[in-house]
Amino acid sequence: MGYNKRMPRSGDKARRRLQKAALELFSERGYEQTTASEIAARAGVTERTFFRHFLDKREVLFDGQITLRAALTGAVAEAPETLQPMEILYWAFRSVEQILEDNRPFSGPRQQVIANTPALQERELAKTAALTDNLLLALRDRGVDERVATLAAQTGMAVFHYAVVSWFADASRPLGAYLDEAFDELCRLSSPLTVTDAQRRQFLCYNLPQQSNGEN
Amino acid sequence: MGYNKRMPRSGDKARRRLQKAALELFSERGYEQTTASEIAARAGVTERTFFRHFLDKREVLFDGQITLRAALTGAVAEAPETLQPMEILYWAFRSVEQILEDNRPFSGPRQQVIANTPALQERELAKTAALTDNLLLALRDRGVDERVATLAAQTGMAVFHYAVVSWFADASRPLGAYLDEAFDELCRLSSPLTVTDAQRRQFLCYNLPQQSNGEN
DNA sequence: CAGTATAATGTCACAGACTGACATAACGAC
DNA sequence: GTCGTTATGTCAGTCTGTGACATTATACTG
Repeated sequence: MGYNKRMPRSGDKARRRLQKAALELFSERGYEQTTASEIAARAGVTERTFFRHFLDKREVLFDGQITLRAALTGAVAEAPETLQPMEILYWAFRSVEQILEDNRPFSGPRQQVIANTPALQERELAKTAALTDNLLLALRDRGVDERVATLAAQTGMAVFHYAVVSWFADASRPLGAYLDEAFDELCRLSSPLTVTDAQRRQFLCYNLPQQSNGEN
Repeated sequence: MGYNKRMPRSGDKARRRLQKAALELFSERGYEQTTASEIAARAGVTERTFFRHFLDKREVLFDGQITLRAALTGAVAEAPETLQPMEILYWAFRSVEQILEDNRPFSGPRQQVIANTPALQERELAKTAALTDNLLLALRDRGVDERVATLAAQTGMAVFHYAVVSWFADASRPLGAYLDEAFDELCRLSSPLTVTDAQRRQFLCYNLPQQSNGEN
């Protein structure tokens, strides 16, 4: 791996130090009570450098998303051709399981901080929405009808999120177990038609008869 | 309607003037290029007063949500007992149709501004999430199982949002028509089992056979 | 090893978003 | 009118985020 272009100092260490310092300070005194300048100081750099690495104060906790996004969209693209839309998503979610397990030491405190900070929850919603949109596009690129893809991505993300939250609450079992359970529940919900047991996930059915003429 | 408590000046006019001024300025020069001070000036008040009425600059475009939330949760609570979860939501959405139609002169430009401003899109996601949560609780209060309610609220909001966006894009037809279409599509999607035509909305079915053992 | 290009960082100045504290003005009730 | 309540004004100050320019560290070159 030789260089043919010039590669001056990377600044990657500083970035990581900033993230670490931010998470620590947020955990100690809370997000609002922590100043960008203080984060920079603990990381040994200037406030200006902080804002060069992260567009705003919130963003310092949200760049692992890039890795996750790449992994998920990649998995969707490379899933077997025979799979149905929701199966593809299940495949994709299972394939990023290891990534999430590895990051848990960082993700745990992170989720704690987010749970205590409305501003950060807002950002997380935005990131999740962006991720959902990426899944939509990845499905569409496989030839899935756009509206089906939209609905599948939305529902799939909801299920995924539900599983991850459960896993954060109790990590005694692997994430995959929660994922299986969440998909099981998705299948069983509103489906009196489901025939067999957990081994055969089959249908999720919503009953939607004619409207009751609810005109105001 | 006599008063027994003291009711000094309401400050409600100023609030409305601020919202109007904000929407105008955002439409003219854009959100980022508009200062809170400028909004206040056009409304004939001080910047400080602006921030007394709205917790932050974004919030000035998001208080109609309160009305909508009340109407929706109320409709869910008062829907006929015989309805299924998704039917309840359909009923609720139809019942707020008039409110949205009435507010369209305001909502139109508002959507335009939001579409051009990431910061505002973020806030809108947060508001939608909060609304979804309220729907969840309203369904749960009717005795709907919490997990079913979660999934129904999520899916329902997605469909509702889809319909509203379509209606914003082309208001030549009433919102109700788009709502019907969106629910129709929800029923037809992934459901080769759907028997009859649009008149009988019946099933939304996701196929979820056994996983393909996608272990990373 | 000295030199150089490149990218990260530092320094400074500044606008804009918010907030707390205190003073003032408007309005309803009596 | 007087009084009490509430919106608003005034002002000082902190924090976020940005542009412009100078400085430093690094990888490569000769």
